[in-house]
Amino acid sequence: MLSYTEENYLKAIYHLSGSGTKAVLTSEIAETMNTRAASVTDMIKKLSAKNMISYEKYYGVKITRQGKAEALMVVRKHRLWETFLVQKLHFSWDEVHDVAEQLEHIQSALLIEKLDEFLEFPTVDPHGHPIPDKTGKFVEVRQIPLSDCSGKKKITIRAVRNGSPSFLQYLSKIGVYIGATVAILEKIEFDGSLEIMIDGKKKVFISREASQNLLVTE
Amino acid sequence: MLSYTEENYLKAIYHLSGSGTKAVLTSEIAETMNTRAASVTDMIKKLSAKNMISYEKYYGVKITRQGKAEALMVVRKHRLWETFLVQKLHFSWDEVHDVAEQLEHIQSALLIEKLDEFLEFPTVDPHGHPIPDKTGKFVEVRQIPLSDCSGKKKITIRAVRNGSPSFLQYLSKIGVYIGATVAILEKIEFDGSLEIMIDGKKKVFISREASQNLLVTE
DNA sequence: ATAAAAGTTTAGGGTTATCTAAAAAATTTT
DNA sequence: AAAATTTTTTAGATAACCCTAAACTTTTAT
Ligand SMILES: [Mn+2]
Ligand SMILES: [Mn+2]
Ligand SMILES: [Mn+2]
Ligand SMILES: [Mn+2]
Repeated sequence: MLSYTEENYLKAIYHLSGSGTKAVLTSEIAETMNTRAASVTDMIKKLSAKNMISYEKYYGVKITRQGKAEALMVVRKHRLWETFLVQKLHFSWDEVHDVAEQLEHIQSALLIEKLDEFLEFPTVDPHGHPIPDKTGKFVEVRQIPLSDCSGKKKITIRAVRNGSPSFLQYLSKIGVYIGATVAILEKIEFDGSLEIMIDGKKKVFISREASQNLLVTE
Repeated sequence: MLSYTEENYLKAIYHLSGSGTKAVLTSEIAETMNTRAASVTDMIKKLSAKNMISYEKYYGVKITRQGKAEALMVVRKHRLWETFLVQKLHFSWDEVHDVAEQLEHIQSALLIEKLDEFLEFPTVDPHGHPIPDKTGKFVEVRQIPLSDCSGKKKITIRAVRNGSPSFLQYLSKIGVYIGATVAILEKIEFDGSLEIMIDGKKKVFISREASQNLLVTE
């Protein structure tokens, strides 16, 4: 059984490790958790003692199989709650993250199973991120940043890489949403910005930075 | 801003004080919170410093206007979540309390307003308890224990006084629910138990203890 | 009216999660 | 290869919440 704080650290480590593929440094954890390195070292020892991570002094941590499973359950809860907030309570996609940060720590296996069923077993959250099933599995669709796309193929917006409220609000404002169809009309040499057509009816320019934060399939 | 623990203490004090009408003793709080009197004294000082309660050493605490308002918001959240769990996620009424104990501490005014709307502004929770509105007001219906009823009037079950899972499961088993109509067929002198008719079709005997924990209107 | 009992507070600690400052180790620069 | 810099760990504190044991106050019983 993990505490609220331990769950948050473990989730951060999971994300920073690229779903458990690489080691994570103390300073990276401190950065994302908004804490000091000394606090991270303390927590690392606790998570290590609980076999959630393996820890080599001065060389960062690796998440264990067990730690990954726990992290995935927190991610599952976070994304199911975000889906609930948008689909049932009509939150906008920029309002849900902070509330889900709290809701993801509610302890009740029954609750999360019933919520999943109520939402009809969604596979992605409002930001296009995959929702792990109760065994921790999820479908991984190969997605690439819009900035890496070329030509005039038909492109579908699948997910946002950065979920900050300001980016999400901006996307809503210009008419970009998960599932939208876009075509690249022109790539501006000067600054890497793109002129795109959204759903075949709206032309807009978006910055390179914005295009790097939109994940798409061609 | 109150902590998770402060909210729980304040809610307990509110309930123990009879909605703020009488003083509450340290020992009573310790009893319901499953803590020691010494811990209660510590918390009393904190809540007192935050003007949630007024405190006279050795003579217990009284909840302030502000404290009552805060407590009512926690009660509102608790009961709205219980209603959600039963009506939308199809929990049974004996499964919701522990989960609601966690959910009641989620901090988001928007969430609770949207949840209220989603549930179509319910006035009572699954146990028949009134749900305060966003200003803290709720309808108080005069209810009496079934054990205090006499004669063969038409009686409606309005609420349970004791919400323990075992009592609720027992009620479901014998067919008693909020809104059910009952009639008293006979009061057994020997032990105060009652023979009742539920919804005009099912006769059962219930103990005095059970009848004292059913609140009804005649 | 006193003594005993019951209830409450204070004193002194323990745990978790955080911090700053100092020490230690690794990495980068010269 | 040293020196300088960066990163990490350790040491020592603090705040919130809880505990036991002892001291103090109120209530009850004799
Ligand atoms: Mn999120
Ligand atoms: Mn998301
Ligand atoms: Mn309840
Ligand atoms: Mn209830």
